[in-house]
Amino acid sequence: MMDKSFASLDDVALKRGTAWLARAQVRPTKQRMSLAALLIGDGQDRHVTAEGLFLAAKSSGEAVSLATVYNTLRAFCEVGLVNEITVDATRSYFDTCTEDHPHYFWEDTQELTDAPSGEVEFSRLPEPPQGAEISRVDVVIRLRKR
Amino acid sequence: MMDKSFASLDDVALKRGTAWLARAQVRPTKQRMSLAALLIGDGQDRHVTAEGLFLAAKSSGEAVSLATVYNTLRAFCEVGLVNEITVDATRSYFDTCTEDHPHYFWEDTQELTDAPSGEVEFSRLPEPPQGAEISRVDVVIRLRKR
DNA sequence: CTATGTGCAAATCTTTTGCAGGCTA
DNA sequence: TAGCCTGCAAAAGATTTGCACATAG
Repeated sequence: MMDKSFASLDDVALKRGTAWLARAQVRPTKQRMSLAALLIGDGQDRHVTAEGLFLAAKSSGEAVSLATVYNTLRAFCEVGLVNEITVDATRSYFDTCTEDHPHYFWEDTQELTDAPSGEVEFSRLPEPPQGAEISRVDVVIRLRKR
Repeated sequence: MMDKSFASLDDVALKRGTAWLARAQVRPTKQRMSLAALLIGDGQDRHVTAEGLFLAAKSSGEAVSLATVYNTLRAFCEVGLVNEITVDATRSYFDTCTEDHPHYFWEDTQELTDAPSGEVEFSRLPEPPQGAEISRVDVVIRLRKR
């Protein structure tokens, strides 16, 4: 489940991560800075599970407990730094891109990636029912190997 | 979480449920017939969680254990009688309508309902990436009370 | 210094599974 | 009768929480 494409934690990554935290006024602790750097240190959008991020942290030598990864992802989610994406009833995925955009879900590897932007377009969406408003439209394109 | 709109288990409901099982060549045991009747006995599409269906069974006086509800929903899913819908990372929802169609998810009550059919239309969908094919496109319109 | 964050282990919640007994074909 | 089904309790997996200690502002 772990994403091998995490950048190593160089100065640039750490600086970016720290700025990211600052923008959301989240207190920059050591482990939050590590996780932030892993998440957005190379400027790429990323899709992670708690477990995956935990393993990534471990293998880049950062000392973060699994519970803290959970708490931190939850905290990042609350301040809008990441978005929770629901594609699998047993696992939570978090996306560093917080815009509403479509996803590919690879059924064989359980991997979540972005669908090419601009390639999904609605020609019609229903009116929200009485007394309700649309908070988000989730589009998940499930892929299987052919 | 329980859906109060379950029909009582009259003869019509039981007959319908039994036919539904027969169509999928599922062995009609007592509890499967009860659950089938609860699910499609009134001809309406329904969206349930295991817990919700369990409570519905209990309150209509049917003796079914929670484990059996889980196993049965799983079994119905495997033979295509119901579809699993993923809208919440902590719970599985099952839909008695097995066509690929959009859903409303009511964030405040955690309820899942059908979005009006025909009201969602894509004008563009991406080509599936090399070596993959689209197995399904899930559209979930998240609603919040205004 | 004080409030907040962290780590560990234990708790919680949903779902699955092992096994003994029951029921359908 | 043979094999699938059911119920219970226990197991499993993901996530949260309680509490003592550490740390940022």
